[in-house]
Amino acid sequence: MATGKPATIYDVAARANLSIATVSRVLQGTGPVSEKARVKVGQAAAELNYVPLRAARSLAVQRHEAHGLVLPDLSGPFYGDLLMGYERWAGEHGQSVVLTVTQGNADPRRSVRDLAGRVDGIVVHGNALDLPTIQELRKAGVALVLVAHPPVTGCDSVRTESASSSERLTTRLLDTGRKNLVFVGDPISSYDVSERYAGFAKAHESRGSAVPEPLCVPLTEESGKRVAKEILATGNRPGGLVCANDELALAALTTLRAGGIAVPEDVVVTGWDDVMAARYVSPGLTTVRQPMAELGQLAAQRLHERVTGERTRARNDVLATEIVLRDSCGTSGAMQQ
Amino acid sequence: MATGKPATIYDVAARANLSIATVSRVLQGTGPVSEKARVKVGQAAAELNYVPLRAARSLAVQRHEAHGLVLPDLSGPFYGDLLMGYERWAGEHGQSVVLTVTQGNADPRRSVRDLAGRVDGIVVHGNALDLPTIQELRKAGVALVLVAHPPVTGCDSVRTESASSSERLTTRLLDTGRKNLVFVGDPISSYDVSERYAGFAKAHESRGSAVPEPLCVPLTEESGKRVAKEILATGNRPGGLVCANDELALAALTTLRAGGIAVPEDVVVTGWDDVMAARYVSPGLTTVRQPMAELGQLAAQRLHERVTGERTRARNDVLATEIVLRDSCGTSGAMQQ
DNA sequence: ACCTCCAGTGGAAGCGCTTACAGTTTCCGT
DNA sequence: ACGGAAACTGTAAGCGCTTCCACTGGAGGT
Repeated sequence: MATGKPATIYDVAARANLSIATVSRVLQGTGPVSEKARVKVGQAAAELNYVPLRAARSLAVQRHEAHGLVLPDLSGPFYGDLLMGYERWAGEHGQSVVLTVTQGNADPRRSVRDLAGRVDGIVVHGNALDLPTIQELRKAGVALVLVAHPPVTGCDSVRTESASSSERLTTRLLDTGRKNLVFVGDPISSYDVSERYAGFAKAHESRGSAVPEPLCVPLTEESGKRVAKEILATGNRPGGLVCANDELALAALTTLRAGGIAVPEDVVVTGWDDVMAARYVSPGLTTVRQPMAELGQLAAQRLHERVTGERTRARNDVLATEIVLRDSCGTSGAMQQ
Repeated sequence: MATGKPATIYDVAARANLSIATVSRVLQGTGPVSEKARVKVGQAAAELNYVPLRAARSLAVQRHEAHGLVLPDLSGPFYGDLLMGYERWAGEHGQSVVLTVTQGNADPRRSVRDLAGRVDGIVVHGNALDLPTIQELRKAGVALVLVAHPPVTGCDSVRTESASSSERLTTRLLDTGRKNLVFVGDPISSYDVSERYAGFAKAHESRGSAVPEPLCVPLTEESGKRVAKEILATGNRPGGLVCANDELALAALTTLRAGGIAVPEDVVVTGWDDVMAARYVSPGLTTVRQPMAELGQLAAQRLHERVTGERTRARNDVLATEIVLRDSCGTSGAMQQ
């Protein structure tokens, strides 16, 4: 009862005095089976602790009933929520999720190729893989959905709206009289960030102001701190920091205050993502919230449509974001979005 | 070149004018092959965009080269870091990770059984599955590693130390003259929390004080807020709140301050997990940091040892935690740990 | 010149499951 | 009572890969 080789469908069939075909039919609920057979198989399977080998089924039905998910990273609540949304949808639709993280992966290309061999399709986050690798997957005929990545021919894509909310946010800051805004974060580093900078730039252009160059730094607390220290050291004080994410913004905000600069009175600060700390820092951090769980869920759904062939035309979805006004940007009163 | 049925090992063999046996040997690097064959196979595979079907290999070698990971949830940085550590180790050792989240899963039992059919072994977080389900897996002969779960015969387990750090932390609060400490969080809800309460209790016993009953609430910001409001409303003010996690602590801390109670002067507050917000709230939140990434990595390693059979005796590992002193507990000066 | 050895290769069996097809029973309507 | 459909069950052929075994031919020893 305990160990030995795990039971196969043959063992179950033998124990139930039936053929493996009938056992399969009972277990999968396909085809007609007598009540008696159903019961006998159920008993036998339970007694033997039978667990069907999915590899054998996959081979036979030419389908894995699994999705691959390729993410750059998992630190922060950001990807966790995405993954959560994904997993949930997948689970509800009987799909397993095989995860691959590229951050710190010696050979992502290889990992992803291997992944392709065990799933029906793959969802790739834009920051996780370079374009050549993505193209390679496409050529291999893998069903592909891109997240936070500019559309690629033949692939679906899902992302959150960035440029427009960034523009609105920036405009608001300019409207309240802030001059010399600085965009903090490297637009090259990811598609999302480039969009955020684009919105920032557009807001300046719309009112005929010169567009400030971005301050190209990594999106980490460390850089946020460094940027703030730089400001404190030079005394060259901008009117506001539009940061590409909350880590940058939080670190900058607290470092500035520690250095005697008042936020929002002297300098306003905004972030992106609405992490938990944005609510707890004081002043509260103005930021932009993205529907990460929905994004994940939508990605799963789009991939599934592709895999099942219920849709063949590519789709590019954009999910709305929400500006969260808090005290770090000065007046956080009503603003028509 | 584009689509049609995906290429199989037969296609590659035909194109390279070799047998599938040789192709397999080249691709897997097993057995002797001539340089010429190696090159021909490489070319053919590349031209056909050949991706080996893992299901077929799994079936043949009787091994999935994949781990199952069952987590209760993914919100917060907590499980993300665990998962990250896990994924990293697994990736480095050629193991895929199949993820299952039980939170909001209609039939976790079924999901996990299905999972068992596609991996070589499973790591289960204690809060994700109930004991009967775990036992059932064991009976089915699944290699099992438990995370943050009391040891079960025949399974490995890994967890972080809780009781002792909780005791030290509580003792410190008592030493600084705080009376009427309250433990916030339900010890029943998880093994970790029960240990934290046990340490809290032990600290009281050691000095002959009565052990306060725990305040049994869910580990959410919402409950933290409610607890604080209750205190504000009744005026029945404890000397300190020892919270089972940071969400509780952060919400309680800010709600108390908003209500005019000084932290740490009137009431001290501590949490658990050291989330990012703990550094940004003021006063900084005293908390306990757990090495989540290492925990994940260790779990992966233990499971792999089990799967490969390189170890058969069960192991129970406990990882050290670190008390992080910040202002919310009053004097955050040096403390010999 | 012969035999031995081995690097290199191919043939074929088999991993555990699904499913088309064919066979057997059962249960009607007449 | 009988024909035939419907309900059920079994047989066997794969799915794509690995690997045991047998086979070939050339290198090296005598």
